[in-house]
Amino acid sequence: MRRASAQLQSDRRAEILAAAQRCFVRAGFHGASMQDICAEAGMSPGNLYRYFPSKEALIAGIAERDRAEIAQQFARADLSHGLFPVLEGMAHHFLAERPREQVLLCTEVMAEARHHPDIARISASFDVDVRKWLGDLLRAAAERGDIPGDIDFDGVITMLMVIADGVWWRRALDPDFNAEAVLPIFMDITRHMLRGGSPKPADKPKRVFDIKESVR
Amino acid sequence: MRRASAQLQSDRRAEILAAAQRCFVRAGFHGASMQDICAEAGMSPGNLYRYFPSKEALIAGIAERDRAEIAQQFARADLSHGLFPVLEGMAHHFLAERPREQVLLCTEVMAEARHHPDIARISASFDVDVRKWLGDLLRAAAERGDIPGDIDFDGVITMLMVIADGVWWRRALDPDFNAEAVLPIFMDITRHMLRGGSPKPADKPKRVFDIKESVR
DNA sequence: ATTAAAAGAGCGAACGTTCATTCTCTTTTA
DNA sequence: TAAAAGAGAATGAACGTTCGCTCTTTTAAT
Repeated sequence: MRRASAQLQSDRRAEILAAAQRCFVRAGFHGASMQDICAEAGMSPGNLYRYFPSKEALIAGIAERDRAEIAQQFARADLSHGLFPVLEGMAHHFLAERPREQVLLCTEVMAEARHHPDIARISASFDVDVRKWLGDLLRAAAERGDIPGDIDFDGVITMLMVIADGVWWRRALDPDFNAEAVLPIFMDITRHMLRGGSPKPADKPKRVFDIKESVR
Repeated sequence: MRRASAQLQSDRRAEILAAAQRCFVRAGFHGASMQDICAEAGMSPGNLYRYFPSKEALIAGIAERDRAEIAQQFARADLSHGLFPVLEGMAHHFLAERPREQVLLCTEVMAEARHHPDIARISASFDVDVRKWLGDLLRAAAERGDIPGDIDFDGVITMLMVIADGVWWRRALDPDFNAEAVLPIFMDITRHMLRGGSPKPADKPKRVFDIKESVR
């Protein structure tokens, strides 16, 4: 009973967030009214406010939900195939595969992060998570010998995140932007920054210190 | 007379845009009311509306003004010192030197571009300008022999713009972000992209980051 | 087992505020 | 003196939020 009602409550909250997400994607945070969101959720304002105390709490809830989901995806990644396949898979997944809906939603969250400390906090802690995950990944790869250990990891990670931000940004502004097309360049750059990149290391990674990138 | 009054009108418009800019930076587009902007401009609403027909026109005016200004800076660049010094100067100027105020303003403009076609048009045409300028620059450099001519210019330009977007994005979200620090990496990447030949899509490596079957 | 009461879920009209815009009037300028 | 510049109160719509109410489910005493 106790358990079931808590589950019900949690489901309702998830439904409301999903409805709010659709509205925000369609009209933006400021363009979507609470009435719109209530209609989308099939619910009266009075009832909706029993689950979330304010409009801001809705977008904070969305941000938190997505942060948690992506952190889980990081944790679930299979690291046993070497560094570069993992990076490539990740890049493909996060830069190209993610639905545009999520990209647009992200711009709404970011735009609001500037004005609402709660959202800024969530977004900052997301950043910390990503940094830590990438740092662990690179350090493990260095220990395994996939890449040299004397690289400026922090700098590389910053640049990877900058590029990821830039791709999301452009995907949001230009519906025709072809994220898939920049992936090869992205990987080439990544390999270059990590100075280890033999172009095809899937099965048997060459452990060669190769400064010149091979051209094909 | 005719001339003087036109000049006066134009000055007044510029003053209003400057006031609006301060308000938007401080509180965001939606957080700043027309009353706020009028107060900042030292002007009554009735009078302000003689210069701009709507609030949207204010941010469109700001976007257009900055677009024009930056295009002028491109035109004024000194190309006689070779490609990489020019690129480095540009990077330093646009990524690190620009005041944070402008970075924040840019996020406001971009966030609104999604909802107002006028602003989207300005931002898109800005993109076209930058692409063209960078294209000309690279082509001239190739003719001069600074870089090979068989590079995937479009891909490189896209990546340069992605990185620029990413840096602005991060500067906006994190006041402590040190753009200066990523410049060496940025230049290293740029040199690599412009020297290593065009990275054609390599054979597809195994994807190790597939999470699609995560249904429970 | 029945039932009264309490708690929870849901509704939707109403509230109070805010805000972009307009209207009318006055002042300045040419 | 006609037109341009400016002022600022007024307007009306829209919005986030609340309040009082009903209906349903759970609890607990008879």
